[in-house]
Amino acid sequence: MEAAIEGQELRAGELEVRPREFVATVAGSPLNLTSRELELLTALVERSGRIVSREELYVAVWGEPYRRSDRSVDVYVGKLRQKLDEVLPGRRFIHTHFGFGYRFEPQPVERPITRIS
Amino acid sequence: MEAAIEGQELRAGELEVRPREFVATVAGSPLNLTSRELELLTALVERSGRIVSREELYVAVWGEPYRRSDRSVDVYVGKLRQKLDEVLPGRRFIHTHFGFGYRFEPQPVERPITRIS
DNA sequence: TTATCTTCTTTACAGCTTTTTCACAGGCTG
DNA sequence: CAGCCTGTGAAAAAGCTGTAAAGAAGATAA
Repeated sequence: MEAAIEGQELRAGELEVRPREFVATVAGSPLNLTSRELELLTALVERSGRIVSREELYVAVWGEPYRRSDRSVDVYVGKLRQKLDEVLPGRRFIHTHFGFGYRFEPQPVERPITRIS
Repeated sequence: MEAAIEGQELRAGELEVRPREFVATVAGSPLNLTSRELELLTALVERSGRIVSREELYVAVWGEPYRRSDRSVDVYVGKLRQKLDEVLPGRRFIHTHFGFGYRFEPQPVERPITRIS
C-alpha cells in the first residue's frame, strides 16, 4: 500500500497502475480507463490510505485552481467505482469521507462469516 | 510477440519485418510498403503489445520533436492498416487507444465477445 | 532540364468518444 | 428538520481519430 514516484508502477492490493504505459489492472484484468480516469486513479493510489480533499485531487489531475462548485472529481470517482466494480464486484476501493474528500484503500478480502447470526 | 534488436528480423504473429532488407510480409505475402510505412511498422512491431503514444512513434520514426497538431502518425497508421487488410482482410493488427496512442498486436484467432453479465 | 510519377506532408471535416456541466434525488450532520 | 454534501444520469461542449484529397517534395527517365 505504499506510495510511489510519479510515473512509476503503483500497486495497492490487487490494483496495479502503470501510468507510463497507460494501463491499470485489477486482479490481472485490465480496467480500460480513459485518460482522465487513469490520471485520477493514479492520484488516488499515490495517496493511498489517507483522506484527500477534492481540491488536492483536482489540482493534481486537472492542474488548475479548484472551484467548490466543480463536481468533476465526484463524477470521475463515480466512473472509477463503476469500472472497478465491473471487474471486482462488491469490493470497495474508494471511500467517501463526508465533508472532507475521498480515501483510496482496497477493502481487504471479505472473510467468510462462520459465526451464525 | 517478442521485441528484437533494431534492424534485425522482427516477427509478430504472421507478420515478419526485415527492416534491413526493406521487406515486410504477412503470411508469406509481401506488403509493398514505402519507406516511411516500413519505418513506422518497424517501430510498432518493436513495441508490440504495449500502448505507444504518438509522440514516441513520431520521434522514433521522424526523428524530430513532435507537435500535437501533427497527424502524420495517424495518416500512416491508416496506410498500414489498409495494406495489411489487403493481404489479410478483417484481421486487426494496429489498435487505437483513444487519448493515448496505438498498440500493435495481431488479433488472435477470432474469439466471440459474448460478455456474460 | 523538363515532364512525369511516386511519396510525403498538411489540411479539412465527419463521426465518435470523452469531458464538463447541470439538475435533482437522496444522504449526512448538527 | 434545515441545510449543506454527495451520487449520478443526461445534455452540452470539447476534443480525438479516420480518411480523403490537395499541395509539396523527391525520384526517375528521356
